[in-house]
Amino acid sequence: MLLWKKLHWSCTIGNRRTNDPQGVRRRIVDTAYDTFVRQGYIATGMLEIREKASVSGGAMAHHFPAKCQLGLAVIRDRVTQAVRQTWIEPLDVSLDAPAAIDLIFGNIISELTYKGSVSGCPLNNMAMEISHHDPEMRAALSEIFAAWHDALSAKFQADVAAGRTVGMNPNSLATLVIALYSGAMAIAKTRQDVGALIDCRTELAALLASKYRMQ
Amino acid sequence: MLLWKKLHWSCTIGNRRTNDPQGVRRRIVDTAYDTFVRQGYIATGMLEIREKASVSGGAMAHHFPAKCQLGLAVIRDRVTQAVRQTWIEPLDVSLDAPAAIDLIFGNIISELTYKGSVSGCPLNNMAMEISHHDPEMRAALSEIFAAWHDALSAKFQADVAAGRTVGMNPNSLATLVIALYSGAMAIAKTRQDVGALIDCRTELAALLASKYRMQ
DNA sequence: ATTAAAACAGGATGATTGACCTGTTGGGAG
DNA sequence: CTCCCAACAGGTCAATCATCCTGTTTTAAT
Repeated sequence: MLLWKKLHWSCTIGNRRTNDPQGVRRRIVDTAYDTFVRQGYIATGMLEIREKASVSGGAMAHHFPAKCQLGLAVIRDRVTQAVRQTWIEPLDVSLDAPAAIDLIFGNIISELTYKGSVSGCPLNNMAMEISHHDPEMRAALSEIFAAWHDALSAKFQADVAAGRTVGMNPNSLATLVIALYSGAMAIAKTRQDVGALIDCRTELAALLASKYRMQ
Repeated sequence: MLLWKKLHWSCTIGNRRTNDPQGVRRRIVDTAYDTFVRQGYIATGMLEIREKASVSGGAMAHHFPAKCQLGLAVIRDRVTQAVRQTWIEPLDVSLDAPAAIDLIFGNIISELTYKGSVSGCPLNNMAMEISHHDPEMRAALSEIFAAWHDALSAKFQADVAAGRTVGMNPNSLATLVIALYSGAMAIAKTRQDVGALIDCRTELAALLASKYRMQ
């Protein structure tokens, strides 16, 4: 009924309503992604997301009848994309793995320094909290880790094939890079200081340099 | 290894009550520690802890009027002790840092393999969830990271002083070890597989071996 | 024995949670 | 144009949350 007292930013001409299912869904998922990553999945209420996204209870229930479905959508639509964008794509366009990794660390350190606060890695934030709660979400998060690992491992393998390095284990080295980044981000988030990321970037660069040093 | 038996006592002789403030407090903190680490701080209700610890609402309110005070007690009394026991003490009694680190990784991998499930590192579990929630808890968790880092760094420094290694940065190397362990545990928790810990143990051992190789 | 405070018991509190309800409306298919 | 269902509005629901209340009992100091 009298809904024109509240300013919805959906396109209303006079007192007419405009259906925009994809837009509403995108607003919900975007808001949920931001809030889940910053505050945590459980600490964030459906009402809070609804209000931030300016979405009615009916619309929310229509698109996401249960909270876990929204969580799953956030993981599949946003977290996957975030990892791909920050890690996998730079990896694909770089000469070799060490250059890509150092670039990625540098980008993230710059970004966090500019922002002034560390909210953490989206994947890790959600994984740490949700893993023991919902099996479906855990599986989805696990797949993202796997894709991340595969991309890194493939790049290391390509470097081996190109003769840029010898005597390494692409798989375990990829695991090391992911673990190092995840752990450094966890420390940085807790201490609210990028120092851990800087340290790990330096040490990792040295480690990779020694592995890529021809003999 | 921490294992506790659930003590079912009614220390009531006839219908008399026995005050045991330290015991009740210990029961609450033990139960809270276990549940916080497994389920998460926010996902765990005060009522759940009360019931698991067989403590009345009055007693709970008397010892911990607010949930955050219980969280703080868990961090200061239990998480600190867990890190000291699993990391700092083995570090103190080992010949050098690499031996200690490999032993610690081995112990944890064995324990998790035996348990069959990965609930994660107590410090990281709580840090990831709480850091952006309560400043006091964040500070307490940050101090534990600092103590952990200092112990590792001191051991590396001692190895340098003893002439067991040269050309390393004890501080950043300590950060690397902590980040690597934390991240590997996060991956292991999400994938419910100790593989990441095994990979990181191997890679870290090789890294340290190269740093400790005399020339 | 008296007494004050600490320790404890057993609820009651309002606020908030996720889920769900009944209606109403928009817009594409026919 | 007419249908009809997805899309959406706004409110309700029981459950659970952390917190706090009023009493009672224990315990140590005097």
